[in-house]
Amino acid sequence: MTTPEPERDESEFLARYDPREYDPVSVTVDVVALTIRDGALHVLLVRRGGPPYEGMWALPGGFVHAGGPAGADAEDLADAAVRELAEETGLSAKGGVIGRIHLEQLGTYGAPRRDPRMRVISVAYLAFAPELPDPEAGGDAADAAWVPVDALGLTESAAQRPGTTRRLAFDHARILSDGLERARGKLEYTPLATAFCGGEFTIPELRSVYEAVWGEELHAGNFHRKVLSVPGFVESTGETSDRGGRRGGPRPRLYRPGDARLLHPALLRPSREEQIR
Amino acid sequence: MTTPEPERDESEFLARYDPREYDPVSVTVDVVALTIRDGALHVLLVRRGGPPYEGMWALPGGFVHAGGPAGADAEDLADAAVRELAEETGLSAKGGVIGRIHLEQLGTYGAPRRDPRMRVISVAYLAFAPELPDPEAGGDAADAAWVPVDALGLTESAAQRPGTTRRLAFDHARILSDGLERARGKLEYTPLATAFCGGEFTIPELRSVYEAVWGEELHAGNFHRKVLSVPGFVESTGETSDRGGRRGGPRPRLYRPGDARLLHPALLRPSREEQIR
DNA sequence: TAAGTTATTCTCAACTAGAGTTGATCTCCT
DNA sequence: AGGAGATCAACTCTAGTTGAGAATAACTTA
Repeated sequence: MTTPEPERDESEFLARYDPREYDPVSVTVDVVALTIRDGALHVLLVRRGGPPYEGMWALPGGFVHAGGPAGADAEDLADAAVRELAEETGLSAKGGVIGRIHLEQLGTYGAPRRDPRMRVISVAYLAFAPELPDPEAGGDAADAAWVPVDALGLTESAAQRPGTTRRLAFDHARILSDGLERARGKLEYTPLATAFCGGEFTIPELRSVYEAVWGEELHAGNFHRKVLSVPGFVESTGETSDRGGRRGGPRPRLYRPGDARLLHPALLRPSREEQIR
Repeated sequence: MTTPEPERDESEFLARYDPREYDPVSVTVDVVALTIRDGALHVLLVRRGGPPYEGMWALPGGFVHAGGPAGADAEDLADAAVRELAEETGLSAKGGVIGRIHLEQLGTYGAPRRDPRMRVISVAYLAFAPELPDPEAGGDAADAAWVPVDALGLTESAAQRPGTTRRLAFDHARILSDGLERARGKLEYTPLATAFCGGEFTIPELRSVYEAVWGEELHAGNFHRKVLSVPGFVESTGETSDRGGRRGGPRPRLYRPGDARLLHPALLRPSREEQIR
């Protein structure tokens, strides 16, 4: 991105400008990082090493480097999310796996007293990754781990009210809940599921991604037909997997992500009807 | 929302906590307020009364009241958006029209030098309203008006690069572009279009909303059938409009919004195929 | 080798979407 | 007043999509 050039006659104004005139607010980024392990959806959590909420699990995240008046150290929000993710997982931010994972902004949470220390606005990001190595605690985290989402007992009502879910600090239960809903929706109309797989995958592997995220079983035959019929979703490699199904069956064929950015027509969740009203 | 209670043994920590340790950032809200006038989509814009970008058009918005250490004046982000919208339009924030318009968070924009004064993070909101009165300039705005979206000459490429569209200040062309895309998508799978209409509307009126936002004509017969077939989208009042079509035709029937929160099956844009890759 | 599992392909009925048609009702113009 | 043209609402027809089930072949494990 280029910078909008301030008008020339604004220079005097800018010199006299005092940022402290406006209420200062701290801005953090929090990351909902999702992956699939053993067929189940997992989220990356860290255990807080200091107050507030010391000892509780939380989403990885931290303060955005604002850069001060000189703007020297300033970073974009998405860059801050990548940095936090790298710090917490011990993976290097440049190149490597982290450079290829899908990252998108989820939303911003700024309720007045969501952080007991001060006014903190948190910009949440959603990350999808193929299986990543176990994280190593770093930064302020006492511990870090991939936690099965099911084990958190997130319900609609529990996630809405911060404090009722004692498992996650701040309003992170709510953020995680929003992230999961976003992920479920995105699988419907984008080829995002391929971001959970490696470079090559089979249709049944892709189906297991959908089943893990949506939490329901899909009709194997219809799923297969649908995936192949959506233009640009997947692309055949011509190869077959070197191994049959884990409990028997023929060797499935291998595919890689296609060039579509939207799925049309979309793959709709079977259970969608229940949540219409 | 209730407040997460800090742990008791955190009190000493909180007393010594200095917010200034972290880089201060200012947070603003900007609102993309959309309405339909004369069959065309309009956005609410204000002309900036002071630097930076003095004299240029911008989205209505302003600094969030952070509330300082005491937190007395703190407001939630959505509340700030409603306040800014009320200030710029001259409508009262409590009750009345503004209480009923649809408001949702669009995204957060925080590129390092998007504001020449200092590090500013802007949380953008998207608002949909039935036809509102002409705004009166208020706050820092020199002028305010509903501007036809078509007249802004927004293109994909122009919106991406701040500064290239000299019509809008900051990165507001990009924010507006994202807002329009969000609105177009939301019409597909939510009954949002009814928020552009008043309490009662006809099917052709609803269709004109879709046509204005999507920028393409729809098949009247199929649209009619589709709207009536989606459960909970609209609900008949049993009445008919007191006037026929503007250029002849029978009196159309009146409907009000139904109780569905998602449309299933969705109304898909005809032109979607072109933007798949 | 037998039994069980899985990938892939088919079949069939129900449903959905796009395009066009029809008939009634209204406005506007002459 | 009468006719031309526009519009609403309902209907038809066809092509395509979806969901459920079944058939076939390729593999693993006991």
